[in-house]
Amino acid sequence: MTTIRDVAKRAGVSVATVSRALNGKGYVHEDTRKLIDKTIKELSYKPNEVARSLYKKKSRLIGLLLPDIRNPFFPELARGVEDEMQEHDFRLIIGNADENPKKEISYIETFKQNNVTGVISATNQTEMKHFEDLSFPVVFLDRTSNHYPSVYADGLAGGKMAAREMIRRGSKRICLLRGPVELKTAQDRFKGAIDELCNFNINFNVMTTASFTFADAEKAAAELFEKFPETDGVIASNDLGAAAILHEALKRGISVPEELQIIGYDDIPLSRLLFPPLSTIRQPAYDMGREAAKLLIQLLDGEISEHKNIQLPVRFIERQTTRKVENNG
Amino acid sequence: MTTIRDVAKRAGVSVATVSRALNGKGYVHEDTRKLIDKTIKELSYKPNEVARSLYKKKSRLIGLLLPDIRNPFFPELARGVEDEMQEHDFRLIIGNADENPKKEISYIETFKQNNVTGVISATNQTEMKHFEDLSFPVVFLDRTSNHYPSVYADGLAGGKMAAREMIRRGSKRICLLRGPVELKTAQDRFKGAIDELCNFNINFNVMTTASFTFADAEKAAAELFEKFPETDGVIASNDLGAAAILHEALKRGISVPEELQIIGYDDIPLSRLLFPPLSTIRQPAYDMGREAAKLLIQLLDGEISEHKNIQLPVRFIERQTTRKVENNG
DNA sequence: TCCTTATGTGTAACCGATTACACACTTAGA
DNA sequence: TCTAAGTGTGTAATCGGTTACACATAAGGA
Repeated sequence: MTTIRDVAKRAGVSVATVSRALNGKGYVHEDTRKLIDKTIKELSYKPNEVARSLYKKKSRLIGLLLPDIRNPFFPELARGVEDEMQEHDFRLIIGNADENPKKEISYIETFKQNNVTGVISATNQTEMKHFEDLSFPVVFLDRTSNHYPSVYADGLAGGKMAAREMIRRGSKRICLLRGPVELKTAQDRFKGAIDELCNFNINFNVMTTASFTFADAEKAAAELFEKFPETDGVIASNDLGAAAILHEALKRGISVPEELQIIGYDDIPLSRLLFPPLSTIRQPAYDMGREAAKLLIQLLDGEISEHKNIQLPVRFIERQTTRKVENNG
Repeated sequence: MTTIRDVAKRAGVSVATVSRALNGKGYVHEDTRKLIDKTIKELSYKPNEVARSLYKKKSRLIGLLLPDIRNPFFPELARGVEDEMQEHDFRLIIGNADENPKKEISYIETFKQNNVTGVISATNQTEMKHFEDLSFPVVFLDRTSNHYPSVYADGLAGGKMAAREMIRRGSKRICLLRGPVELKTAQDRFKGAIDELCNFNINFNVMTTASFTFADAEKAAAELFEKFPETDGVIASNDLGAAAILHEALKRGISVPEELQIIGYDDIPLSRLLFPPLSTIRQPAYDMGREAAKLLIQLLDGEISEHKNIQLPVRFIERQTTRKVENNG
């Protein structure tokens, strides 16, 4: 491996001068700089990030903590983060925490030990205290926080929106899928939907799912049709849940959207591939990831002094699990 | 941050002794070891990985190169890699190369600069030369190689299997979706299918898709039904392609599997959520990831001298886009 | 002309670990 | 009793960068 010393020797200068040329800091004579640049090219020298990181106590690495990359919502988020970060020459150490505090702590430990510059966390239901006393900034993603900067979508509005669209399209006996009670984002949309249903004096039932996995959603779906067979509209807590409902409905010969309307939440890529394609509330996952990355970078640059929350809007994506209506108001 | 020097000072020994106790190397008196362990706990000292990595020229970081995490096949792969690696205390720097050689090179550069211990690459169609002259081992995943260790599923057998199952179930005018010609894995399954169709003297047509994205698959699907309306069986190059075909068929009122059978490839999580659930050839993505990680670790431990290829079996997952047959032979 | 400031460069300390080497003390065997 | 091997520990070099500081020279102002 060629080191800065090799470059210095070949260019006939000291390592300090090479370092200054490399980082554009301090005085370096124009001629010297050119000579060094040339030498660097000739030797195809690349600085050792580890050595750099050791001295500066900061690497070009960012920690990204996710619940589970296999949940189709998160790859979008992760790509958004990565694309923004990569434009700023940061790289990602990614960890899946599986909503397991031990894993989460273990990853945070890794982040510390590797001198990451910052962390973006999309994990939920974890105690905040693991994120205290860290020497780098933390941005929460897909999660609200009063104490840390965060980026999330407007769950309350999303829930209301789902309810309103469902009501407008004539469902009267609505069933709400309620996501894991410990997830604030899940509860926001749930509350939003309830608010709106109450406003319109619409009857509804609730089914709680233990997690956001498809397996749990399937169970809930089967149960729903047993317990509340008269249901003519389901507002799901996420698209995976909606898919399970759709599946179960078709299996039982219930026609969608004629007899049963379904609205999902998230708009994961799968949703448009379902049949019929799923109407849903879209969270701009990719953009959320990008925004979180931007926010973290601003924090690092000291452009923002206080913590800041960014709320992104959601929107209704009309596909074919809801009936058509005339006016678009 | 507490350093090894803090520990040494408090325990009244030298840093060398602490280091030896920490790594279990060289002689350390039992009493001294206990004292050091106690001190480490009291100070909750964690060694700085960066300093360690600088001296040893090896970190506990592994580079993972993927085409695009948003393609639902890859999260499975990535989780397999991560789970195995994490059991061995390795962490992942993940990069999405988007089949873009520039990005690929840039990530490999990052890997070098950060002293990664090894790399697992699931990128395709890239020139091998970027992987030459590296100071760490590289394992290819979902890709065959004559010069490097690799882990992949048996594409030829998978293609044959798809064709056989389709023939057994009575399709006579089959259309093959051919994946990107530059992807060896895509071509293997394609060739396998053709082999089998030829053996059975079955007619077939071919549609080539430019990429594995859903957008391209949709185009191909629409075109397929225009060009070959008599088709009664489609063997797709991946599940996303199969989903597009299924979608288009249902839109056109073609009943699946009665009039048209479809077999996908991969068995991504989405496949069972489609309606009807997709029959497909399952690649054990998660296991492939784990095997690749295991292989890399063996390589690092010097347990394997030569390069080694691991081929994992695929299997037919019968769902409901294919018709039932009596005997299961 | 003298002094201050700007420019350009080198020496050496430093970041926090690992380890080669030196040294001291036991213990065992001849 | 002497020596060699085994045990236990410390000092200092090392990994490859960055930067504080010192120093030399040139330029500008009084």
